[in-house]
Amino acid sequence: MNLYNILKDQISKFLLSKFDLDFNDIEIQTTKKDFNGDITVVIFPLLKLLRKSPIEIGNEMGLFLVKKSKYVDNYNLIQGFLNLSINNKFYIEFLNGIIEDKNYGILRPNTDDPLFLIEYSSPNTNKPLHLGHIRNILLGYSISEILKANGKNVHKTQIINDRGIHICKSIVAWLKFGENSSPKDTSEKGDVFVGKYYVLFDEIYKKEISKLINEGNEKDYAEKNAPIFLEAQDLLIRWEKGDKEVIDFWKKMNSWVYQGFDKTYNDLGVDFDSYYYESDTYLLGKEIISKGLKNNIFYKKKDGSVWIDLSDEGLDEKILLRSDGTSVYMTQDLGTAYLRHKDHPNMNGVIYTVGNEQDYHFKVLFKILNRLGYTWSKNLHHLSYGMVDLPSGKMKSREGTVVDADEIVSEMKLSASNLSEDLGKIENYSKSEKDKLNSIIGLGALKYFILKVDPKKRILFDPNESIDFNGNTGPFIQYAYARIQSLIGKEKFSNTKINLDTNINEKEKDILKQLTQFPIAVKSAADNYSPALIANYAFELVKTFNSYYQSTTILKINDLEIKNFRLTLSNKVGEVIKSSMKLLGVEVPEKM
RNA sequence: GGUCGCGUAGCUCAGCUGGAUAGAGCAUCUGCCUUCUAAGCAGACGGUCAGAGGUUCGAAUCCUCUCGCGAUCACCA
Repeated sequence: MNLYNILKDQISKFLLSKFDLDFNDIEIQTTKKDFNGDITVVIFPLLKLLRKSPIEIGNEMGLFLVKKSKYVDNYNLIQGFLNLSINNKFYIEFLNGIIEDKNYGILRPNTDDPLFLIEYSSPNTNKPLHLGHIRNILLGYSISEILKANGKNVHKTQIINDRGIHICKSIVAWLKFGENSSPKDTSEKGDVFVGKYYVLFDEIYKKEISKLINEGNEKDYAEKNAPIFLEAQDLLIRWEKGDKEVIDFWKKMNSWVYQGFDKTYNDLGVDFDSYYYESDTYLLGKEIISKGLKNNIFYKKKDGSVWIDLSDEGLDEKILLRSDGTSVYMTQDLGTAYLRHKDHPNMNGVIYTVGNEQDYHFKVLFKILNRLGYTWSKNLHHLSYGMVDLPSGKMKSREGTVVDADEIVSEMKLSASNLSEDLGKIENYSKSEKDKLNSIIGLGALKYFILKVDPKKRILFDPNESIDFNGNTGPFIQYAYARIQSLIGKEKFSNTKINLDTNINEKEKDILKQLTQFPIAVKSAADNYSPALIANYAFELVKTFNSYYQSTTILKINDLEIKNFRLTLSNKVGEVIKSSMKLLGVEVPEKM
């Protein structure tokens, strides 16, 4: 049980017995440095309820706690702040309690614990993953890990945008200019190979448009009648009709892309439990719409398009089906949501990791599902995050201002390698050891860089300015962890429990204070879907630890108990760092 | 124009449901490698929390308005 709750409990009892007041909402916080004490009770809120001065209430409460609580040694009162001094006994008991707890701060889910579906990544199948996907993937993955550590069952999934005009464009260009080649022939990644043809299509398309315009046609006409565009449209129609030849090309292109994606996911250290494909869900979406149409939840306009009117809820009218009967984005999302619920009827929540440019879309999606009478729609959440912008502005795939995910990953590894070589730390390493370490450090820097900022804020990413390896960074935390490991390796670590009379100095107490709060940090991070919180927490912990061991010399200690205590302490700090980082998907090396 | 989000040190960001003197890193400047790994440590400098009102014992935090930036409101996804 956490000390805050113990104290809250005792204070409630005090208020009830002394003042006959039933009040549980007591404000407790860690004492600010520069004040004496460890934990502070804020008594301002009680002034009105009790109609007494803060001095009177504070003193009575302080005396009560010193007398009744075995953990409170002393108190002092400054204005409305009651500062309590907590004795070492509490911290040592706490430490004894966690010494043997291998999963300290982590709850393991059982099969009957709540199930959450986390959707992330969700790419189109016509080009490689880019910088924006990296933020999405890292957020989605770390949220999954954080929820898991909070005792929830997690199912990681995505919706793959595998059909539509975009993939037909790549197919057309490949048919015309690919000469039946495959990624193997050019030794490219499959997604890069297909993306190349998507770009090629656009180049030809643009040329054809300007040719038509020069021949005296309107721009609008040119865009809709360029020969290569007509070919792509024709392919799409044939695809929807189930033309075997087209379907085969489509399957072939997509399989190449998936191979490429898998490589990128593997490099980033993330994975998925299932995949949903738009090609499987858009027809289901159409069914849902015709059902809603029958029940008068939707309505049909004269041209045949289907709409929903949400203006009474402060939203607009939204189209659900085009006048030609083909589906739109919303159509397939309705189908996907329905299918997922069918596949996982016992799920307690779905988290969609999608950029904030789609805030409106998800608001509408959830509303529609609600109107259709699906009670599970209240369990749907949109984890919205800010865009990753370049100094030149927004990334645009057709204008070539896109930063490839793979490119970033390999650049980060290269920076790590260069830095390691300069520092001369890995001279004795084999090639494969070097590669592994550079990958852990390079990716650690990237992951922490992205995750340490609040998801809802947008990130400005300058590819020319390399990501830092010093200060508040992943490598800094990895470094601290590695040093702890080497410390533990040098001394025989024992799991002996600590004598309650052991002396603890101020610095040691500081670390213990942090440790006692760790499970709270993980939990609140999960509640708020905020990896930023946990990332910064890990950093603060490391800083405390660094200043601690810098100013004491463990090796000179003679007293056995003290030694055990300190090593246990070091080990636990290391464990805490390790688990925090793991929640974020950041690996930590044993040494570096 | 309507809606949503953001605005904290020169730069990049923390600051939990309102609490004491707003915190880190980078950059700049001072000291530290015979102690465990200097990818580090100790310290200095740096703030009208965009602005103006309001709510109250108390506001970076909650409310209103203004300004700036971004997103969105499409028979794109």
